[in-house]
Amino acid sequence: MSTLRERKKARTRADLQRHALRLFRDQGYAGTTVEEIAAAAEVSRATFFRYFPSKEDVVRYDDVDAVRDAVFAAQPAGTPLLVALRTALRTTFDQLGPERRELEELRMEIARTVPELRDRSQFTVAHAAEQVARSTGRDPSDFDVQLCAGVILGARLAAQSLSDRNPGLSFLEAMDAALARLETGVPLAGEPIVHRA
Amino acid sequence: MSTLRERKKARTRADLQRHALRLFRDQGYAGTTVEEIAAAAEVSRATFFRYFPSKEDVVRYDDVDAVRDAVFAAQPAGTPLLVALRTALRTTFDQLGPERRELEELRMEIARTVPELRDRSQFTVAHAAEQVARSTGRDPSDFDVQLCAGVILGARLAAQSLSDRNPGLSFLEAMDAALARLETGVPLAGEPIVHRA
DNA sequence: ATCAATAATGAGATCTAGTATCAAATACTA
DNA sequence: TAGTATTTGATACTAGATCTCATTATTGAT
Repeated sequence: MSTLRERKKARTRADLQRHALRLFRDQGYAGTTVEEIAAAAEVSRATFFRYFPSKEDVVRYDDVDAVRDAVFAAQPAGTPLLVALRTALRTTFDQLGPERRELEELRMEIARTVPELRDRSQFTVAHAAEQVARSTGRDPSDFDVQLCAGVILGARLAAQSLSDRNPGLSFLEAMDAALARLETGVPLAGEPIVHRA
Repeated sequence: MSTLRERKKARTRADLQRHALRLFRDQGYAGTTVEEIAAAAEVSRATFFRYFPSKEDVVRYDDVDAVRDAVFAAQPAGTPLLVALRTALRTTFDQLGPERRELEELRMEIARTVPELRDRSQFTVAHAAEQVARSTGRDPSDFDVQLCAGVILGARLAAQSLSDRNPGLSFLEAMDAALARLETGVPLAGEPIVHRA
């Protein structure tokens, strides 16, 4: 499956994303038009939209998923779910080459920073539920599976928020701490409420 | 504070949202232009954008928050956090009049169904964290507060997913069950992972 | 090597969301 | 009732996104 056509398409796609991320970093997301991205990659505006349905998708597009899944699958059977997630999270980045890792970090940085993109997580409950179901041998529509998937997504959101608020805390560190904390239950679940004056 | 000007503005805003939701229901979100909404409410397109910063905001806008906050605050101090949330959730809708309740259900239906809106929850970690912090007398930037807020958001997402998959299960019922389940910890947190053939 | 079928591209035209400006209309105030 | 402040409509403009059509490039087979 490595025909010339395929290779050119893959290259064009990568070029578009690389130039887009660079331009976004240098002049901001809103300050960069699709026209400019296309010009930098030496294609027409129409071609950009053939590769990426929208301007947002050029940031959302990510081929690291496969690596993360492989790392997760490489863990020994019997590992507790949250532990396996933590380990996969920490290991994944080390599996990438330096330039790919750098580009991926820039991509995540932009996806986390730009308001238009920040709230739109590419990870849905359905997506996470499928992974949880596969890992535990259960059905994706199972109540516990869905809720577990939702909680993992919630932990992601919390980790992003925590690393945004705390400059010294990276997202990966925050996520790691969040997963560890969840093993002992939901924080403040039984906390009595108070009424302030 | 009930001058004619204020009343007219409130009426125009309500008209725009009512007509927008009706049109979205009948012809779909993407299939309805702001032009059409403005025409239905008998104002100009420019006026629409004065009341709602974007087309999405006409679905996002919600005045039920105040009711929910009041219901939550009405609960006795000392109530466990998740229990207070469940109770507030179940009670809030009963406090609304029938037509307001129907419109609110349509609004939630559209917000949950339309792809462009589905992922953009109006509830952020920061928003939820503020409420958790207020209820428990803690700091919003506290680790446990942020994580608890994230988990509650995750439970929302899971409840939406569950009610989407299961036609007989309403969102409110799913959310209620999710909050109840979380009191005993995170489902499947310690579940051993398996590898399928 | 050539040729026909297929896929990718570029060049527009068009639609719509969103922003800015200015003059007319409407509500407030004294 | 006159003057002031606010709201509105009309208009023009930018940019994202879709569509069509002619042109170019790639492929597979002769």
